[in-house]
Amino acid sequence: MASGVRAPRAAATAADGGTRASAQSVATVERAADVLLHFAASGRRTLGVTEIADDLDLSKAAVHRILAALRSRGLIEIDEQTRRYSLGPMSARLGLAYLDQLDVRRLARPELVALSRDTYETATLSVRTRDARMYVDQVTPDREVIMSVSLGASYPLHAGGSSKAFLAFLPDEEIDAYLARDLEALTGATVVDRAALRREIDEIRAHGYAQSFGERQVGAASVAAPVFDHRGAPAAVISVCGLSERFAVESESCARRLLETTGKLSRLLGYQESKGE
Amino acid sequence: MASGVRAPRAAATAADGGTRASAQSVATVERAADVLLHFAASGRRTLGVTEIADDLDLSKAAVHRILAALRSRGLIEIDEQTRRYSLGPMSARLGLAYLDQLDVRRLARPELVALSRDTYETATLSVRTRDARMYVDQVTPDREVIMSVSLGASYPLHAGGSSKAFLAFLPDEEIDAYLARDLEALTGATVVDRAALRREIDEIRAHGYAQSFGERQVGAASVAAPVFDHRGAPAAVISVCGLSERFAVESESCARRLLETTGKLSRLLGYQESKGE
DNA sequence: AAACAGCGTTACAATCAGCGAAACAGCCCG
DNA sequence: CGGGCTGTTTCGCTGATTGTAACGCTGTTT
Repeated sequence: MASGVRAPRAAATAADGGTRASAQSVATVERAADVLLHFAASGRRTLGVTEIADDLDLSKAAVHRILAALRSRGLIEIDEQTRRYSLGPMSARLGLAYLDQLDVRRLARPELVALSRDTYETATLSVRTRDARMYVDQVTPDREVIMSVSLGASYPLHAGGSSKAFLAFLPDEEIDAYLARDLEALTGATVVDRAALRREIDEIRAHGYAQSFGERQVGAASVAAPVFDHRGAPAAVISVCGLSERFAVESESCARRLLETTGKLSRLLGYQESKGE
Repeated sequence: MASGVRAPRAAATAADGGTRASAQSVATVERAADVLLHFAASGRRTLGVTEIADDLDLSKAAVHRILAALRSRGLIEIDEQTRRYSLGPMSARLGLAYLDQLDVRRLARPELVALSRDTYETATLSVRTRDARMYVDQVTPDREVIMSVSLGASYPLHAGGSSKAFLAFLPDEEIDAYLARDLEALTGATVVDRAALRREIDEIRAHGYAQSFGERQVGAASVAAPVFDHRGAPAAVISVCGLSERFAVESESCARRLLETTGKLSRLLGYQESKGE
């Protein structure tokens, strides 16, 4: 069953995940990128040739050749004993290079530290990637029970404080486009009703920050607000997050402190308060 | 001069950077990996098509196609205005996924925090990648003048405290192999004399830690020691680093505290003290 | 032990996808 | 306006990449 029926080669551009990057492309490289990213997406640390081939609907031979190529550049490693593959150090280099060039991250770092210190909770930084968002930094407080998010993981734009903080401050047409999609529920508390989401977006705009109780992660809560760039677009979102029980009482004071931070950073990025409606 | 004389396609496997990953490979994917990694290696944040083509000796058309493929998967982004390319968010995802699966990093994190707190200096964690090493984590102290290293950057194994700590505890044949290479000087203080390096390796083994004053970075100093895995091989190196002037007096006390940390972590990784010669 | 079932890896020849050269299309500067 | 840059596209040629199928190998099952 390993090499079952497979679509003919030509039908490549079928899925077209988001950006149609000008038809002039290289199918082999796209496949290689899929293989590479599968290590991050699958959640499993090591993968075998057959496993990848089945998951991505490629032939074992193709996967094997691609892995050999990626391996020659250190993006992928092989465990000589088990013959299983995992991400290599050059992958880390790529990621850290990307993060290094995110100036909002460099600017935000000391503010995250201060924010976490003052609230005794975890402070996070997220950036948007089309119709998802990703944590790119966090600072955890020095106490016993803390919340820790996983950097690099992607989440939809409608579930959780940080996500909704992005969504609420996008241009209306982008909001409409996003809401037209399927809205998956990550927990029982995730808001998937479109009308309810629209009401909440209005509320978030009015208050300047979003909050969530268990929408993305059961037992967790957060307040989140965007950092605006010079064009008034949300360049990043900062959140303060922790356990639901604590936030029942803390949430308002955290939000006040949070807005100080995002306001300061927005000004650093050249945002003019006055422009805001 | 853009598309000058280029070697014929067949001569691909010429360079063979290190791991000859079984001839069964895909040249196109190797080229794509080179393009991708060039963003991290070149140091420049944005690159143009011609720039990449010249640097890597590829045709503009090939680079353009590769970039389109990488772009379709979010590994590369394009600035629509300037038509220049940069790393995309999926690159971050890759890197963070790699770091997440490094168990030594997860284990070391709280120890780095404690180490930095106790020494009032920066604590770093490095892993080895064949004949180089790379910072994968750091914790900076809460004081005005601090040292900060750049995560993801690679350094040779003979320059600086962390590097020498790796080198000294490798198997003899690997040390010999490394010393047979060209030893580049990063600063005026970098030790490039082979005999002197061998003497220092003996010293490092005797003391259990390495130190450096400005060997990798002018004005900086460090003490560094390896964390051993269950086989007795150095799985990572931890360093305490800061400004040279401070280390003139601090170095010994930092080293004592450092060895507590690395000892504890080595035991966590299953290292049996007794085995050590 | 022997057969099996799974893995990763390699060989092979057909073919189609990727190739480079060159033309094209913007942009900026003098 | 024209030259010199970009990035992008076109277009046939061709050989690199492809999937199938066979190969070892390891571990488990019978």
